[in-house]
Amino acid sequence: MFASGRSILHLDMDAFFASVEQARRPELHGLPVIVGGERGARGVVSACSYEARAYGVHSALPITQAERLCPHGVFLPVDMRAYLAVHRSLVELLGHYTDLVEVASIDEAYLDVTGSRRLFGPPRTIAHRIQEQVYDAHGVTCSIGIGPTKLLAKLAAGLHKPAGIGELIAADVHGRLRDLPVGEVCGIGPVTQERLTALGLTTVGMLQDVPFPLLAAAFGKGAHGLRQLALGRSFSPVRSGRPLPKSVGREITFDDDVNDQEFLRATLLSLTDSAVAELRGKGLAARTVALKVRFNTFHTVGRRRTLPRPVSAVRPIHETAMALLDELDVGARWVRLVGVSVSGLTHNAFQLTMDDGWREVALGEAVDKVREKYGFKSLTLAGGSPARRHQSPAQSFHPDPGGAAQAARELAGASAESSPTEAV
DNA sequence: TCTGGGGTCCTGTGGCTC
DNA sequence: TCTGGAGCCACAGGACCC
Repeated sequence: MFASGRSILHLDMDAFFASVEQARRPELHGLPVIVGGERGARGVVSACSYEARAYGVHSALPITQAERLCPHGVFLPVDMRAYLAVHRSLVELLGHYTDLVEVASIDEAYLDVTGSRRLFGPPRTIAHRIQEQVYDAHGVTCSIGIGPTKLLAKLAAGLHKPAGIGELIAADVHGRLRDLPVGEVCGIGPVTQERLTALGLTTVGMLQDVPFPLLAAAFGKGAHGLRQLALGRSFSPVRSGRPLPKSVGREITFDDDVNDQEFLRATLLSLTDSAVAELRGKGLAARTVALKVRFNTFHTVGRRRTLPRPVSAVRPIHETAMALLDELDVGARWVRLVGVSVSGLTHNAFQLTMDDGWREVALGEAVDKVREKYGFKSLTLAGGSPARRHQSPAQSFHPDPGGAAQAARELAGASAESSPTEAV
């Protein structure tokens, strides 16, 4: 049932974004810090300090509601660069204890320290050392759970937030965990919790005991997974290394709903440009293009199309997104959000063909270099900026003043001369 | 009245081929 | 030639996570 003798730690940063803000700006210590957006803007809370939580603010809460609950709160925009810098440093630190570090998200990681016990002591000792080092290095706290599986380790961390260390053993599944609300279990979200509650199943113990046919009648194939969750079983080991991402995408919620087709097209071009920049940055190409549209009714629809072969240039991806937009026939409906994503990712090496237009790809790579040096907004696609509402989205680049233009021309020229030999 | 962004995973469905 | 089943794949949408 449980992997015999494995010691898995789950490290979970406490109110990560807000803690980083408080650590780098000591004047914010003790204040209700709410990270996610500026006052009055559309958006939700990404993270908030424990001082803000005392007012009922929590992540995913609309900013406008957070304002009402905590009018004197300090509202800050998300500074992902700062959080990523701390994240990378933490991952490096964790790597000192074991090679088996699985980064689950920007503020969570699993460590399999089974083989580290002889060198660093029992898991609890390792957890204490990690907590101290994290605080010394960045002034932020974390909670750490210990368990024989990732699921139990995560539950243990959640039960000991903030800044705690907790441990769950296999026997706890039929002991301490039984009274836990089902919604506390990772994998059971609000929708599933509501369906379980409708069946009278509100605790983990109830979910363990309910006759399986009853569960299967309500959840079909999902019943087995639910039962496994209730029994604390997770069979996936801690996996180190970075797997190939499954998709890359960009989406935007407009400040005001939009029913201007040209504006939508320009926005999609801008989003595609940004997503493709990331794609190329990772050396990837994509085969499937997906479009997402959310109307002002909050009804969300998606369309996707698979291309004959992987591409990594803006044009084919944007053209496909445009075709999907036409297919959706948005008409005069008001659109709240639009997004584009690509999936079916593969490594990009030697996949260019003449159809892709190696010049275009070479230009894109040159643009990437300029943006790396001068910032993403140093070059934008003509028609790709939503601010230019009525320009046609022709694919040419608009440099900002200050030399980036010349640099782009130089780089594009250099790349174009050196690339054709790679075209297949 | 309000409900982000960027992901992953799963399920059901339908088309296609054998 | 027709039909049905199996298997695969693409697609759409939902649920969930941080």
